[in-house]
Amino acid sequence: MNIFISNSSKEPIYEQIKKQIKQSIYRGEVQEGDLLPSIRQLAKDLQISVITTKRAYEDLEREGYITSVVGKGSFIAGQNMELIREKRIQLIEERLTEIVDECKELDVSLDQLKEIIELLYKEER
Amino acid sequence: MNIFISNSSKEPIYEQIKKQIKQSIYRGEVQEGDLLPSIRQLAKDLQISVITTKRAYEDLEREGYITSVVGKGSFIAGQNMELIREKRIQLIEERLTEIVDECKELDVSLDQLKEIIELLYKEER
DNA sequence: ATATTGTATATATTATATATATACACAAGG
DNA sequence: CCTTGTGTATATATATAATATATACAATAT
Repeated sequence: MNIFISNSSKEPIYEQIKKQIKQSIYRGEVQEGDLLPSIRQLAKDLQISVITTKRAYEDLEREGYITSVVGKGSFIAGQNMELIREKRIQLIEERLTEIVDECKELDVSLDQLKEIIELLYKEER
Repeated sequence: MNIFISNSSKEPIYEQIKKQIKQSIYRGEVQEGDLLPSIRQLAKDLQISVITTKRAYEDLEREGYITSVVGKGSFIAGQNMELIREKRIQLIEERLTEIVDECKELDVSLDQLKEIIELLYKEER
Protein backbone atom coordinates (compact mmCIF):
# COMPACT_ATOMS: atom_id res chain seq x y z
CA MET A 1 0.00 0.00 0.00
CA ASN A 2 1.38 3.34 -1.04
CA ILE A 3 0.61 6.34 1.12
CA PHE A 4 1.67 9.86 0.33
CA ILE A 5 1.44 13.07 2.23
CA SER A 6 1.46 16.59 0.94
CA ASN A 7 3.36 19.17 2.88
CA SER A 8 1.60 22.02 1.14
CA SER A 9 -1.83 20.78 2.17
CA LYS A 10 -3.25 22.34 5.28
CA GLU A 11 -4.96 19.08 6.06
CA PRO A 12 -3.45 17.31 9.06
CA ILE A 13 -1.05 14.50 8.24
CA TYR A 14 -3.03 11.93 10.19
CA GLU A 15 -6.16 12.90 8.23
CA GLN A 16 -4.35 12.43 4.94
CA ILE A 17 -3.26 8.98 6.02
CA LYS A 18 -6.76 8.05 7.20
CA LYS A 19 -8.36 9.15 3.96
CA GLN A 20 -5.98 7.23 1.77
CA ILE A 21 -6.44 4.03 3.70
CA LYS A 22 -10.21 4.42 3.63
CA GLN A 23 -10.14 5.04 -0.09
CA SER A 24 -8.05 1.94 -0.68
CA ILE A 25 -10.72 0.01 1.16
CA TYR A 26 -13.62 1.60 -0.70
CA ARG A 27 -11.93 1.01 -4.04
CA GLY A 28 -11.35 -2.61 -3.21
CA GLU A 29 -7.59 -2.23 -3.55
CA VAL A 30 -7.18 -4.01 -0.23
CA GLN A 31 -9.06 -6.86 1.34
CA GLU A 32 -9.95 -8.13 4.74
CA GLY A 33 -6.91 -9.33 6.63
CA ASP A 34 -4.40 -7.47 4.48
CA LEU A 35 -1.42 -6.24 6.43
CA LEU A 36 -0.89 -2.52 6.61
CA PRO A 37 2.52 -0.92 6.86
CA SER A 38 3.64 -0.86 10.47
CA ILE A 39 3.31 2.46 12.18
CA ARG A 40 7.07 2.61 12.53
CA GLN A 41 7.82 1.78 8.91
CA LEU A 42 5.19 4.23 7.70
CA ALA A 43 6.56 6.91 9.98
CA LYS A 44 10.03 6.31 8.61
CA ASP A 45 8.85 6.36 4.99
CA LEU A 46 6.92 9.58 5.44
CA GLN A 47 9.60 11.05 7.69
CA ILE A 48 7.14 11.81 10.44
CA SER A 49 6.72 10.73 14.02
CA VAL A 50 5.39 7.34 15.09
CA ILE A 51 2.79 9.21 17.13
CA THR A 52 1.21 10.63 14.01
CA THR A 53 0.89 7.29 12.24
CA LYS A 54 -0.34 5.85 15.51
CA ARG A 55 -2.96 8.56 15.70
CA ALA A 56 -4.23 7.73 12.22
CA TYR A 57 -4.36 3.98 12.87
CA GLU A 58 -5.97 4.54 16.25
CA ASP A 59 -8.75 6.56 14.68
CA LEU A 60 -9.26 4.00 11.92
CA GLU A 61 -9.46 1.24 14.48
CA ARG A 62 -12.04 3.13 16.53
CA GLU A 63 -14.06 3.65 13.35
CA GLY A 64 -13.92 -0.05 12.60
CA TYR A 65 -11.77 0.00 9.49
CA ILE A 66 -8.72 -1.78 10.81
CA THR A 67 -7.56 -3.84 13.77
CA SER A 68 -4.20 -3.67 15.48
CA VAL A 69 -2.42 -6.41 17.39
CA VAL A 70 0.66 -5.77 19.49
CA GLY A 71 3.69 -7.50 18.10
CA LYS A 72 1.94 -8.52 14.91
CA GLY A 73 0.77 -5.43 13.10
CA SER A 74 -2.31 -3.67 11.78
CA PHE A 75 -4.79 -5.29 9.45
CA ILE A 76 -7.76 -4.39 7.31
CA ALA A 77 -10.82 -5.23 9.36
CA GLY A 78 -13.23 -7.91 8.32
CA GLN A 79 -16.38 -5.99 7.75
CA ASN A 80 -18.67 -5.47 4.88
CA MET A 81 -17.21 -2.27 3.59
CA GLU A 82 -19.70 -1.98 0.79
CA LEU A 83 -22.44 -2.00 3.37
CA ILE A 84 -20.71 0.70 5.36
CA ARG A 85 -20.28 2.73 2.18
CA GLU A 86 -23.97 2.39 1.37
CA LYS A 87 -24.88 3.47 4.87
CA ARG A 88 -22.68 6.52 4.63
CA ILE A 89 -24.13 7.44 1.27
CA GLN A 90 -27.56 7.08 2.77
CA LEU A 91 -26.59 9.50 5.52
CA ILE A 92 -25.31 11.88 2.87
CA GLU A 93 -28.61 11.64 1.04
CA GLU A 94 -30.49 12.55 4.18
CA ARG A 95 -28.39 15.63 4.63
CA LEU A 96 -28.77 16.47 0.97
CA THR A 97 -32.53 16.22 1.29
CA GLU A 98 -32.49 18.95 3.90
CA ILE A 99 -30.28 21.06 1.70
CA VAL A 100 -32.46 20.55 -1.35
CA ASP A 101 -35.52 21.59 0.65
CA GLU A 102 -33.79 24.71 1.82
CA CYS A 103 -32.66 25.52 -1.71
CA LYS A 104 -36.21 25.32 -2.97
CA GLU A 105 -37.30 27.58 -0.18
CA LEU A 106 -34.59 30.04 -1.15
CA ASP A 107 -35.50 29.78 -4.81
CA VAL A 108 -32.20 28.22 -5.81
CA SER A 109 -32.76 26.24 -9.02
CA LEU A 110 -31.52 22.74 -9.70
CA ASP A 111 -29.04 24.07 -12.23
CA GLN A 112 -27.71 26.64 -9.81
CA LEU A 113 -27.34 23.97 -7.18
CA LYS A 114 -25.51 21.69 -9.61
CA GLU A 115 -23.20 24.53 -10.48
CA ILE A 116 -22.36 25.13 -6.83
CA ILE A 117 -21.69 21.44 -6.34
CA GLU A 118 -19.47 21.35 -9.39
CA LEU A 119 -17.41 24.28 -8.19
CA LEU A 120 -16.99 22.79 -4.74
CA TYR A 121 -16.12 19.41 -6.19
CA LYS A 122 -13.41 20.75 -8.44
CA GLU A 123 -11.85 22.88 -5.77
CA GLU A 124 -8.56 21.39 -4.80
CA ARG A 125 -8.00 20.62 -1.17
CA MET B 1 -32.59 47.38 25.93
CA ASN B 2 -31.39 45.23 28.79
CA ILE B 3 -28.49 42.90 28.17
CA PHE B 4 -27.12 40.49 30.71
CA ILE B 5 -24.11 38.23 30.72
CA SER B 6 -23.34 35.18 32.77
CA ASN B 7 -19.72 34.51 33.53
CA SER B 8 -20.58 31.02 34.67
CA SER B 9 -21.63 30.27 31.11
CA LYS B 10 -18.98 28.77 28.90
CA GLU B 11 -20.44 30.72 26.02
CA PRO B 12 -18.26 33.66 24.93
CA ILE B 13 -19.42 37.04 26.16
CA TYR B 14 -19.75 38.45 22.65
CA GLU B 15 -21.95 35.51 21.70
CA GLN B 16 -24.22 36.13 24.65
CA ILE B 17 -24.59 39.75 23.59
CA LYS B 18 -25.26 38.82 19.98
CA LYS B 19 -27.93 36.30 20.90
CA GLN B 20 -29.81 38.68 23.13
CA ILE B 21 -29.88 41.41 20.53
CA LYS B 22 -31.00 38.98 17.83
CA GLN B 23 -33.75 37.67 20.07
CA SER B 24 -34.97 41.18 20.77
CA ILE B 25 -35.27 41.61 17.03
CA TYR B 26 -36.99 38.29 16.43
CA ARG B 27 -39.44 38.96 19.25
CA GLY B 28 -40.27 42.37 17.85
CA GLU B 29 -39.16 44.08 21.04
CA VAL B 30 -37.13 46.50 18.94
CA GLN B 31 -37.82 48.11 15.60
CA GLU B 32 -35.81 49.31 12.67
CA GLY B 33 -33.90 52.44 13.59
CA ASP B 34 -33.93 51.88 17.34
CA LEU B 35 -30.77 53.01 19.07
CA LEU B 36 -28.69 50.38 20.79
CA PRO B 37 -26.56 51.06 23.86
CA SER B 38 -23.21 52.46 22.79
CA ILE B 39 -20.36 49.98 22.87
CA ARG B 40 -18.72 52.04 25.60
CA GLN B 41 -21.80 52.30 27.79
CA LEU B 42 -22.55 48.62 27.37
CA ALA B 43 -18.97 47.73 28.18
CA LYS B 44 -19.15 49.82 31.33
CA ASP B 45 -22.48 48.31 32.39
CA LEU B 46 -21.26 44.77 31.88
CA GLN B 47 -17.83 45.58 33.25
CA ILE B 48 -16.08 44.23 30.20
CA SER B 49 -13.81 45.69 27.54
CA VAL B 50 -14.99 47.89 24.71
CA ILE B 51 -13.35 45.44 22.34
CA THR B 52 -15.75 42.73 23.34
CA THR B 53 -18.87 44.81 22.81
CA LYS B 54 -17.33 46.03 19.59
CA ARG B 55 -16.79 42.45 18.51
CA ALA B 56 -20.45 41.63 19.11
CA TYR B 57 -21.72 44.69 17.25
CA GLU B 58 -19.26 44.14 14.44
CA ASP B 59 -20.53 40.61 13.92
CA LEU B 60 -24.15 41.73 14.06
CA GLU B 61 -23.41 44.39 11.48
CA ARG B 62 -21.71 41.91 9.16
CA GLU B 63 -24.71 39.64 9.52
CA GLY B 64 -27.03 42.50 8.63
CA TYR B 65 -28.83 42.92 11.94
CA ILE B 66 -27.58 46.36 12.89
CA THR B 67 -25.78 49.31 11.40
CA SER B 68 -23.16 51.46 13.09
CA VAL B 69 -22.32 55.05 12.37
CA VAL B 70 -19.24 56.73 13.74
CA GLY B 71 -20.11 59.49 16.17
CA LYS B 72 -23.78 58.61 16.22
CA GLY B 73 -24.22 55.09 17.46
CA SER B 74 -25.50 51.68 16.51
CA PHE B 75 -29.01 51.02 15.26
CA ILE B 76 -31.34 48.17 14.52
CA ALA B 77 -31.22 47.57 10.78
CA GLY B 78 -34.16 47.02 8.47
CA GLN B 79 -34.20 43.30 7.90
CA ASN B 80 -32.84 42.89 4.41
CA MET B 81 -34.25 39.68 3.04
CA GLU B 82 -31.74 39.45 0.19
CA LEU B 83 -28.89 39.70 2.66
CA ILE B 84 -30.41 37.02 4.82
CA ARG B 85 -30.83 34.85 1.72
CA GLU B 86 -27.18 35.27 0.78
CA LYS B 87 -26.22 34.33 4.30
CA ARG B 88 -28.34 31.19 4.23
CA ILE B 89 -26.90 30.17 0.88
CA GLN B 90 -23.45 30.60 2.32
CA LEU B 91 -24.35 28.27 5.16
CA ILE B 92 -25.63 25.76 2.63
CA GLU B 93 -22.34 25.93 0.77
CA GLU B 94 -20.46 25.16 3.93
CA ARG B 95 -22.56 22.07 4.51
CA LEU B 96 -22.15 21.07 0.88
CA THR B 97 -18.40 21.37 1.17
CA GLU B 98 -18.42 18.75 3.89
CA ILE B 99 -20.62 16.50 1.81
CA VAL B 100 -18.44 16.88 -1.27
CA ASP B 101 -15.37 15.99 0.78
CA GLU B 102 -17.08 12.91 2.07
CA CYS B 103 -18.16 11.93 -1.43
CA LYS B 104 -14.60 12.13 -2.66
CA GLU B 105 -13.55 9.99 0.25
CA LEU B 106 -16.22 7.45 -0.66
CA ASP B 107 -15.19 7.53 -4.31
CA VAL B 108 -18.53 8.99 -5.38
CA SER B 109 -18.00 10.82 -8.67
CA LEU B 110 -19.25 14.29 -9.50
CA ASP B 111 -21.72 12.84 -11.99
CA GLN B 112 -23.07 10.38 -9.47
CA LEU B 113 -23.46 13.17 -6.96
CA LYS B 114 -25.27 15.33 -9.49
CA GLU B 115 -27.58 12.47 -10.25
CA ILE B 116 -28.46 12.02 -6.59
CA ILE B 117 -29.13 15.73 -6.27
CA GLU B 118 -31.33 15.68 -9.32
CA LEU B 119 -33.40 12.79 -8.03
CA LEU B 120 -33.85 14.43 -4.66
CA TYR B 121 -34.71 17.74 -6.24
CA LYS B 122 -37.38 16.32 -8.51
CA GLU B 123 -38.68 13.89 -5.96
CA GLU B 124 -40.27 16.17 -3.43
CA ARG B 125 -42.93 18.63 -4.21
C1' DA C 1 17.88 -13.14 22.84
C1' DT C 2 16.71 -9.91 19.61
C1' DA C 3 14.14 -7.52 16.42
C1' DT C 4 9.60 -6.04 15.26
C1' DT C 5 5.19 -4.90 16.41
C1' DG C 6 1.66 -1.77 18.87
C1' DT C 7 0.85 1.17 23.37
C1' DA C 8 1.11 4.77 27.05
C1' DT C 9 2.72 8.98 29.15
C1' DA C 10 4.28 13.34 29.20
C1' DT C 11 5.34 17.33 26.31
C1' DA C 12 6.15 20.59 22.64
C1' DT C 13 4.45 23.30 18.90
C1' DT C 14 1.04 25.65 16.31
C1' DA C 15 -3.32 27.58 15.39
C1' DT C 16 -7.51 29.59 16.74
C1' DA C 17 -10.74 31.78 19.79
C1' DT C 18 -11.48 35.14 23.11
C1' DA C 19 -10.62 39.29 25.50
C1' DT C 20 -7.91 43.48 26.39
C1' DA C 21 -5.53 48.44 26.27
C1' DT C 22 -4.84 52.30 23.87
C1' DA C 23 -4.63 55.59 20.41
C1' DC C 24 -7.22 57.36 16.48
C1' DA C 25 -11.28 59.50 13.63
C1' DC C 26 -15.84 61.28 13.06
C1' DA C 27 -20.25 63.74 14.77
C1' DA C 28 -23.05 66.56 17.84
C1' DG C 29 -23.99 70.37 20.93
C1' DG C 30 -22.59 73.86 23.99
C1' DC D 1 -13.75 75.88 18.55
C1' DC D 2 -13.64 72.26 21.70
C1' DT D 3 -15.40 69.02 24.76
C1' DT D 4 -17.83 64.89 25.01
C1' DG D 5 -19.72 61.00 23.13
C1' DT D 6 -19.77 57.92 19.33
C1' DG D 7 -17.47 53.96 16.43
C1' DT D 8 -12.73 52.24 14.47
C1' DA D 9 -7.93 50.35 14.02
C1' DT D 10 -3.71 48.39 15.68
C1' DA D 11 -1.07 45.74 18.40
C1' DT D 12 -1.19 42.42 22.13
C1' DA D 13 -2.28 39.21 25.78
C1' DT D 14 -4.43 34.93 27.35
C1' DA D 15 -6.66 30.61 27.04
C1' DT D 16 -7.90 26.59 24.68
C1' DA D 17 -7.76 23.13 21.22
C1' DA D 18 -5.55 20.80 17.47
C1' DT D 19 -1.54 18.73 15.79
C1' DA D 20 2.80 16.55 16.12
C1' DT D 21 6.71 14.79 18.81
C1' DA D 22 10.21 11.94 21.99
C1' DT D 23 10.78 8.28 24.70
C1' DA D 24 10.00 4.52 27.51
C1' DC D 25 7.05 0.35 27.93
C1' DA D 26 4.70 -4.26 26.63
C1' DA D 27 3.53 -8.06 23.65
C1' DT D 28 4.72 -11.18 19.77
C1' DA D 29 7.52 -13.72 16.39
C1' DT D 30 11.55 -16.00 14.97
